[in-house]
Amino acid sequence: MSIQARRERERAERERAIVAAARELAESEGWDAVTTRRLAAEIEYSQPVLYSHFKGKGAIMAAVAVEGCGDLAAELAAARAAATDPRQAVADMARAYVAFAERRPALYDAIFNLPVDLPFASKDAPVELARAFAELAETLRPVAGGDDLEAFTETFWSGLHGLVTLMRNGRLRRADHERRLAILVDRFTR
Amino acid sequence: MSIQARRERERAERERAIVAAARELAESEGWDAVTTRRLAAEIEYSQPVLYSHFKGKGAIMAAVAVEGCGDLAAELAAARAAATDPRQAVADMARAYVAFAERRPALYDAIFNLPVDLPFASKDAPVELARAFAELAETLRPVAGGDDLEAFTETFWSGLHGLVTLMRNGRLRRADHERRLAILVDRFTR
DNA sequence: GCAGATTGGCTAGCGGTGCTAGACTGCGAG
DNA sequence: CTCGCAGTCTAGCACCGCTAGCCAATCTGC
Repeated sequence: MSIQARRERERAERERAIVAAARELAESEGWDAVTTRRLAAEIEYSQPVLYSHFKGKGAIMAAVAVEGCGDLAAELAAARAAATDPRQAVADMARAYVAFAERRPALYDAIFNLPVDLPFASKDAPVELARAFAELAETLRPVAGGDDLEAFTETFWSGLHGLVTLMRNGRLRRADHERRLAILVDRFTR
Repeated sequence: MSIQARRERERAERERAIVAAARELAESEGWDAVTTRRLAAEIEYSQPVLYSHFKGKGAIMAAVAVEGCGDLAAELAAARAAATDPRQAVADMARAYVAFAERRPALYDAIFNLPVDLPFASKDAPVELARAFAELAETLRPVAGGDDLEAFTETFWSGLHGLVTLMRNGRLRRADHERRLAILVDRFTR
């Protein structure tokens, strides 16, 4: 059974390579550059091989999104751990969130913007996403007041998400970014 | 010169028809269904005609977005006019905003989500957009406190936008929508 | 009134997309 | 040693946004 084991190992490795290639290509040249042909060339296999691993391009993007979610969760956790004052923690977390979105726009898009069918707000949402959400929620707990923590977190998160996406699409003047972020944090922590 | 006048009139009418067709098609079947071929068939002309009116598909979408912006501005104005209490006005406006996004998702996408190069936060932004923004700003003026009104408006707007987009993409549980909206309004009006 | 220039629409096609049918090849089992 | 089956590839489908170049209808100047 060792041969079959090797096969499966190689197959898993190849799957990992596909996701990695998609992620790198998206981060360096944007999602428009991520085509199935290009991806196939990158992993040095033919196009149809992709479809023996994933249902379609969307599924590959979803895999990238899940991975990226893990990264986001890690960065949020780091920001939370570094802060001492609860209010400051919220500000730092917000800053970390925005920084992530700015630094890795393609990854952020995969997670939140692109129409990639991932189960999100449900039981079988990927654990990475749940972790990211939990980091946010824990940071916000001290300032949630009487509001339902989950809804409160989602609302604050929406604020961050709105700031990030509207600014990146040129819908908001970049110059006032800091000011807007400060207003959002202030209004949710006072 | 009457013949030329008729020509220009017909040409303008055809341009209007293109935008209308794009809008209707997008609203009924989504932007994916809006292809140049389909659009051409809809207006009963050949494909290249579209390019004698618009630089490309993006420009057509931009035209739809500008039109939609006018609609949004009108609905926000109506909501503001109907309210008496300043705090209630903010809540009503928020509700109107969300309702617009829910009722006409394709239009909302054209305005805010799709990578359509429109000048937004600049001098030559379309007047329709400026109107919509001004409606928001005027409603928020009484509750902005010491914050810069423009930045404050943008921040609140981002909150609404985040709620709308995250919910529509399935990133937020629909059930808690009202609760989240209430939290957002509350935090920005207290 | 007629030849020539110009306009405006069309057909056809280019290079790309996501995805798949069907041929082929090389390995493991009998 | 042969057969059957996985696994991979080539080739191609239907579609996309966009454009070159033809062709007919119209306007212009003689």
